Amino acid sequence: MKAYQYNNQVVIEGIKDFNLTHTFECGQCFRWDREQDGSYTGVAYGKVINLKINKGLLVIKNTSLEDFHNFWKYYFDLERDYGAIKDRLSKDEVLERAVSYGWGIRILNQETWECLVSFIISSNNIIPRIKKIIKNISERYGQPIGFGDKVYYSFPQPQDLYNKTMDDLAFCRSGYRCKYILDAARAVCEGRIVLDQLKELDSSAARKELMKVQGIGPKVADCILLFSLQKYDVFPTDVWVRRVMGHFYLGEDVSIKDVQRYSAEQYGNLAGFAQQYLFYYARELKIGR
DNA sequence: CGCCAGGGCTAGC
DNA sequence: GCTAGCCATGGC
Repeated sequence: MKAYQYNNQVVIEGIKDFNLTHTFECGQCFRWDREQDGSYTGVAYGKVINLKINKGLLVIKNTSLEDFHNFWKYYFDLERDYGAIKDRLSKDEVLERAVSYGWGIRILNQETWECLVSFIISSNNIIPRIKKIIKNISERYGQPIGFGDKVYYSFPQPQDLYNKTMDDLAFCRSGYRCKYILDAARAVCEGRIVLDQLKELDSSAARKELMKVQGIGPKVADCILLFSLQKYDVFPTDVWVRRVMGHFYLGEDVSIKDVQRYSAEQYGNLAGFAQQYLFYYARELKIGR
């Protein structure tokens, strides 16, 4: 992987197993928007960048080589060999199809706090509305960042939401989840949960810590573990994943617990990758609906 | 109108 | 340990 800087953009050669649509539309993140030219613009680490891939060449606008090596290549998981992962998963017939469909998915390494709040909001919700709620919160309590002729907003820090009230958050339209967002901010600010320590724990222990926060149950915890803490042995099981697993393997009325047991046996430490290929495949093709 | 959405909480067994 | 009903919101 060779990276060069030209003016305010970084160009990376030899990009494989990376498709922006697959990666940004597979439900793992809520802060990236497609532009008319097929590129994507989004906010992370308090910075706005725009990405485009053309013939194995990744162009990142509005960044530096320093930032690329310090966090973007980590954020986009560019140093992982997805070819090897896909080969191992593709031994299964169904996964072979799912991997072939979402061949360019990379599991992002998102910021834990933003990921945590995002997936609290995701519970019993739909993706377009989740994106809108996160946008609302960022515009109200985040910091403005100019890029091109637009203004973007960083996601607020825990202290920015600390001591806010239900009335303060009512504008964002997240309903009963407002209470959970406030509890999460309190939990972090008061040290009831230390996000920076979670990566040192194994998945099971980290999940227990996360579930101390109101609004974080097993599924939301697994999403936070997978999308921001590099825990790849989890298999977040929502209605779509339960349906697709029931449809192809376990019977339509399978329980979440049986899906968890099966995925652990079948996929082991690649469960998280398998889950993303299956989720994207199932949701895009509306399998089981 | 009812049903559903990347579920979780609570009460009741 | 498990399940049933409830929960704001908004699109269909």
